[in-house]
Amino acid sequence: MDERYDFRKVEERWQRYWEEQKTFKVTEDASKPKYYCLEMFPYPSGRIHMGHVRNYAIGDVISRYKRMNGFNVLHPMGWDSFGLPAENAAIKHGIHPSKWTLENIAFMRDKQLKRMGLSYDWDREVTTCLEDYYRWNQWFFIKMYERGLAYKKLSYVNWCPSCGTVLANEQVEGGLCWRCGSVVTHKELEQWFFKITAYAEELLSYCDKLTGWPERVLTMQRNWIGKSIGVEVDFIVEGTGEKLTIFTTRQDTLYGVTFMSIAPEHPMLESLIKGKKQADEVRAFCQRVMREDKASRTDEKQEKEGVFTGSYAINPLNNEKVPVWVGNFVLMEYGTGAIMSVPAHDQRDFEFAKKYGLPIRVVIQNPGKGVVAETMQHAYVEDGVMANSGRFDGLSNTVSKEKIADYVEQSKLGKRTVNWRLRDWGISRQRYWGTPIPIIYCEKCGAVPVPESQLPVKLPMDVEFTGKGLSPLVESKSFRETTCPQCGGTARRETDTMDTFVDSSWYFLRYCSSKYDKAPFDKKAAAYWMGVDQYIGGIEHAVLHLLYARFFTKVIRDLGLFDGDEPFENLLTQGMVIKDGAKMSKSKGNVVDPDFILSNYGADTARLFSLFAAPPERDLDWSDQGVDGAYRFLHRVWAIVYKLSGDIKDRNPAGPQFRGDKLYRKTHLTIKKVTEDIEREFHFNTAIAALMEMVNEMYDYTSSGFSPNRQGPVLRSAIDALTLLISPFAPHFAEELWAALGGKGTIAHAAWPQYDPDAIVATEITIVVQVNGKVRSKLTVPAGTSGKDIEAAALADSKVKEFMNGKPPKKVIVVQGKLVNVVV
RNA sequence: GCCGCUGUGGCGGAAUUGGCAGACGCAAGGGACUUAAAAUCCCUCGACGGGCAACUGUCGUACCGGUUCAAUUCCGGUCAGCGGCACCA
Repeated sequence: MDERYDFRKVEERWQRYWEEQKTFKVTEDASKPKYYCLEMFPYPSGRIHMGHVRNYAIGDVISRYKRMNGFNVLHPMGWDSFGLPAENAAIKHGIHPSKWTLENIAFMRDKQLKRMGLSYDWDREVTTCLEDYYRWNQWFFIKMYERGLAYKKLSYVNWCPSCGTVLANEQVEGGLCWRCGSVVTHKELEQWFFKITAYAEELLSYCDKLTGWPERVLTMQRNWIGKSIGVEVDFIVEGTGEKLTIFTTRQDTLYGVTFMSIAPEHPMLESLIKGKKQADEVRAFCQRVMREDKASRTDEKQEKEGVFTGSYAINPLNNEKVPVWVGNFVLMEYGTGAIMSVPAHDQRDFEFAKKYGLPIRVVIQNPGKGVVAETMQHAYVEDGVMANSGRFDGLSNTVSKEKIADYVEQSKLGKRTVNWRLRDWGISRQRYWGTPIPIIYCEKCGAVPVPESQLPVKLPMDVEFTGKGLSPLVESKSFRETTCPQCGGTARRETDTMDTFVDSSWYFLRYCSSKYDKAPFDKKAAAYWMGVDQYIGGIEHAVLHLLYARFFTKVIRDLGLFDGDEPFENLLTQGMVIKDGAKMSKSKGNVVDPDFILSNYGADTARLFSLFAAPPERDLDWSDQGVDGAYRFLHRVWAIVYKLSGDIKDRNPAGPQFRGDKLYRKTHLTIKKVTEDIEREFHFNTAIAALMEMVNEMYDYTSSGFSPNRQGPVLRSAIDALTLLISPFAPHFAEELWAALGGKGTIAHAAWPQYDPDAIVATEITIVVQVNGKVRSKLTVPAGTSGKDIEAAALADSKVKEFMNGKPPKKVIVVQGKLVNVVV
């Protein structure tokens, strides 16, 4: 053992050892309990950032802790390596996306992640942009196509003009592209979709079963899925007799309908305006609204506008004739694209009616106050009593909701129905660097899936990246032109690629058997390792990746490949790394480069600091001085072990005979505390604080009157325990101490220490004495002193007497082993 | 607007079942060592007041109120910050 802690030497040595010994390689072993610990895999952008450091440090502590507790731990790493930045780099620097990506991966793996001392089984590395991975995306696509879960349709889709591609709904945040922040527009295109809506009900109901997930993620998913229960009602258009179907969750207000509104895109629009004098005005209005981008169209501040179509429809409940309007606020994507408008009981309808002078009819009365149509200032949206509603008058509106739904169904005027906010997942991307969609278009046979035997459909490498015109795949004649697998005639390939979120939707299954080539994964291996016991990543994927992965898992289950319903048992969403009050970002200029910390302080310090500064789920405030503190702590541990190494080397372990010794007790209290803090919500910050306290105690213990003969074994056992306890946090450091102390092999497979319950029992305890709830004195009594004796001692205490001021105690509360409160 | 989270020293944070508020670390101040500095080690460190001093009193966990012998913790209300959703019919 060197006199000074030289992290470069130590970290290099142990990284080499782990690599050579394949310390973290795992295989299925039925004799041991398994534990699958997974961190969200990175996009190989070229460099890791502090968010990665934090994410992987958290996962590594958990993995190492579980490993030392006897679990067979699967802890893999890979690369989410398809995506736009590679293609943009190709356009900008003239380097092929594949080369750019693979070079980034090599750098990040060998020069960055491996320097962090993470206990990955690198033999299981998964790289999604390689054929042996993406061919299975294509395989899944075909299986889903066969089952009607992948389909093509013409629809209005989100279009990011800057990325030059379509986006899924989940990838539009507040009307802006999730990746580049450009304003998203609407385009009518024929695109491939995955039918995630087929699983809407299950995705929603299983939220209740995901007890290991943070509530806020589940709330976001529930919100996103957005189930609403209501009825569809057919209104008959006067003149044509066509059915105009509306969806409502407020069927109790059906008698209050005074007009209807449809979306500008509504298919019945032309038939409604045919021959009407308003036709031109309506068309102009619709074209204007449809030209607007999604962001401004769905902006709350957007003025609610509409025009009358000239047509009327009949309310089937009261046979009343109501005008049909077109409204800019009615969405074709939700419900039926047509709504009934009840100004008296819907604020938006109320404002619309006031603006255009449409009638207001109250059908739910406030029992106390009374609601008057002529004088009301805003819609009455609370519950009340039915009025102006024929035979439902006088009932409460909540009861009528069911009764009216029954009536609508019995009279065949419509039906109960459920509407979802969730839309099918649009996966077509008009870009090169992704998985080719395995479809061939034949003039005779139409869309034909590529036969399994012809997979993978490989990305052509000889393409040019100009950044202009269409995607390189469209421009590539050799890729585009092919023959039909069914009839052999001339055909063309689909030139769109898949959304990269497809790649990350099942990679956790691939890790179970990453080299398997007969199927996406080996069913037996997945049965052993799945589900993921602990998943760790950022909150930003709450409704993107985490929803898609759940969907994919259910599809894979229904394909008969996997036996579980959900992929991730427990989810930890770590907070952001911030500095100077803001998230680290290049534009803010507050980025700390992990390489700098790794080079100047070492991986163990970087890990220790990022775990100590805050609990994992909270934001972490980066502090350069805090890093110094973590660094100092390691030096401090090293120094005391080095100084005392002569005294502690070959001591027998301390045993029960040392009960009552200060450091012996502290050692066992620390084992207990660190273990519990890890088990209880991964509170690594307090676990590390406990280790620091123990080290402080060791300094105190050895500072004066230390007797190596008498106290050596206690110190030895303290240092042994400390080394084991610190090893998940600072693994290289711990290995070095472990070896210096004569430990065999790697500490990574040593057993986690157990505390001696008798060792932590105190012989004397301090009792807090309060008078009227305020601390006035303290008593030191032998452990096990009875409540009565404590009470007597408290009342006899001079300070207590002083504050009692001669008055008799009204009540005395004794909390065993803790506190006495004298009330006067 | 709706939903969720958070609010504790100069700073990051701790307090596990309602029982000593501020563990641990950072910063700051003082001391030891040193020719000097760095490093290291030791001490002090919520605010205000009293005492030469050891010590000691009052207040204090965003704000107001409640329950309780006792509240950072439970309940009601208010404010602020962060995040998500939001013409969803």
